[in-house]
Amino acid sequence: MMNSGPFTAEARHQNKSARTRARLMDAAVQVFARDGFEAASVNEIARMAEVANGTFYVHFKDKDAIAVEVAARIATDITDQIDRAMADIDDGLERFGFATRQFIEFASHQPQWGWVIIRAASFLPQMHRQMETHMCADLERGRRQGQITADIDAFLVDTIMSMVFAALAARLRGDAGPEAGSRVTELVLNMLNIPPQRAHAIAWQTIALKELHLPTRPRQERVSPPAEPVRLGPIQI
Amino acid sequence: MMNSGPFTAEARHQNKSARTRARLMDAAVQVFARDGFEAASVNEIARMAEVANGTFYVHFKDKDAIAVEVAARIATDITDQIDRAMADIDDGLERFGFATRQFIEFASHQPQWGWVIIRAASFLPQMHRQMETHMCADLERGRRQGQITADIDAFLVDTIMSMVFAALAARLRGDAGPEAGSRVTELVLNMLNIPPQRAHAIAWQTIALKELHLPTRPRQERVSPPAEPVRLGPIQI
DNA sequence: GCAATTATTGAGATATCTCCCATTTTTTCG
DNA sequence: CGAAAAAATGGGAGATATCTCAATAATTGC
Repeated sequence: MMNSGPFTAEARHQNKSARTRARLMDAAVQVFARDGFEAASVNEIARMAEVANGTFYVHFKDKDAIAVEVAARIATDITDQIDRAMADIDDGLERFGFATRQFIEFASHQPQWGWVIIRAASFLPQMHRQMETHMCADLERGRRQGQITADIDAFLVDTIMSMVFAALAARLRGDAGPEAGSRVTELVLNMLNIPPQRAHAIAWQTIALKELHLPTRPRQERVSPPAEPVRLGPIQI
Repeated sequence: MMNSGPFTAEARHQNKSARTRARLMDAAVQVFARDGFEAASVNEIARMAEVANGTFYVHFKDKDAIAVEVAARIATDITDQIDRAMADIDDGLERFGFATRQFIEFASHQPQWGWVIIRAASFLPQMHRQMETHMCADLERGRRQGQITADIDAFLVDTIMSMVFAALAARLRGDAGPEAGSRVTELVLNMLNIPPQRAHAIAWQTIALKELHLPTRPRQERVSPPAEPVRLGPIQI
């Protein structure tokens, strides 16, 4: 019923409970991606994981619990790895561009994760916020470096997030190709009034897209500090 | 159970069948807005409309059918009226700004409709496409008038739509005030490399926001032609 | 006012879901 | 190996959904 997924692979050498739990999480990803969160049923997740219905409840309180856990793991894995992959980039705008492109390309190589991210973003605020925090850190850096003059407030960040997610969705639907990340990066930089040439250069420079590993093997230590949270001011009129 | 809504009001002088149908549609709007499409149940819609469960099925095949009908009516009503309200504006960018601001302010004055629009957009492509078509017409006009130099393709339009919807969502959540429409308009115009001053002027000029009527009384004739569909080219790499 | 037509009703057949829990199977470890 | 602990099982009670249909009520036209 299922080609065992990344969580299962990670748990290969742990005890049985952990392995079953991992099976359930992989199954949940598949079902959430296929049916959406609301339409997904615990029965279907258990069936997909090839465990009995009751087993689910040994490991998770209910559907919400597994959704939160899956989404948190995915968000953490991706943001951590992107962070690590661009540890040596200093320029805030380049970091933004790299992260955006890496994120979209990665998520579209793992369409199930991609769909889960998109679907989860709308009703798991913690996941949304985590990604916002990371993005925000790079934008703030760009501002401190004098490249962005605009105020970076919640409305702006929210808008940029929606653009990145729209690009990812287009990529997942097949409406956009591998250029999606570059295109949306350039649009965002234009929006921030970065000089068009520079925006274009940043967005379209060839970069080494790392293959992200999912999930990170036995929880590695972070290489760079985890993106200092940025305090967003209230929206100004 | 329900303060009869706009569809009911419109159908006041029609026959009983039409009135019941309208009650169901108003109820559906409430339930969809409150619970979301997936979680909404036919039972709940019938209860809200204060009709028997079986009555629903006399009028609609199933939940999807009423969703499609409701969304289509809302989209048509809003786009038609915005079109009418700006019949005398020629400038493409000003039309875009006006429509965006009017749309967001209207939908946030009718939060139920606003939420339905947002929720419907993600899985009723026809609704999404209708709004895209209207928006696209104004942008194309701006391009023909020499104000936009960028290519207006599907990716760009999709991105702009996502920005407008994000602004609407922020407004509905209460995270943004009445300035949301102006802010997102300005961001879009910046993104299109309109000179910042002009972008600011267009986005923040005082405009007379009309109170939109919902739904249009006995189906009025259109004043202006219905926004010629714009053929979108394939996305270029 | 009365028959014909049209609309509504609500109980119920069927299905699916969630969640529990007594029982069985598997793993661990002295 | 064999007993204790841990994990998994799957049947089933109880909710809640969808959709149907024979019966009932309201409306219409003569």
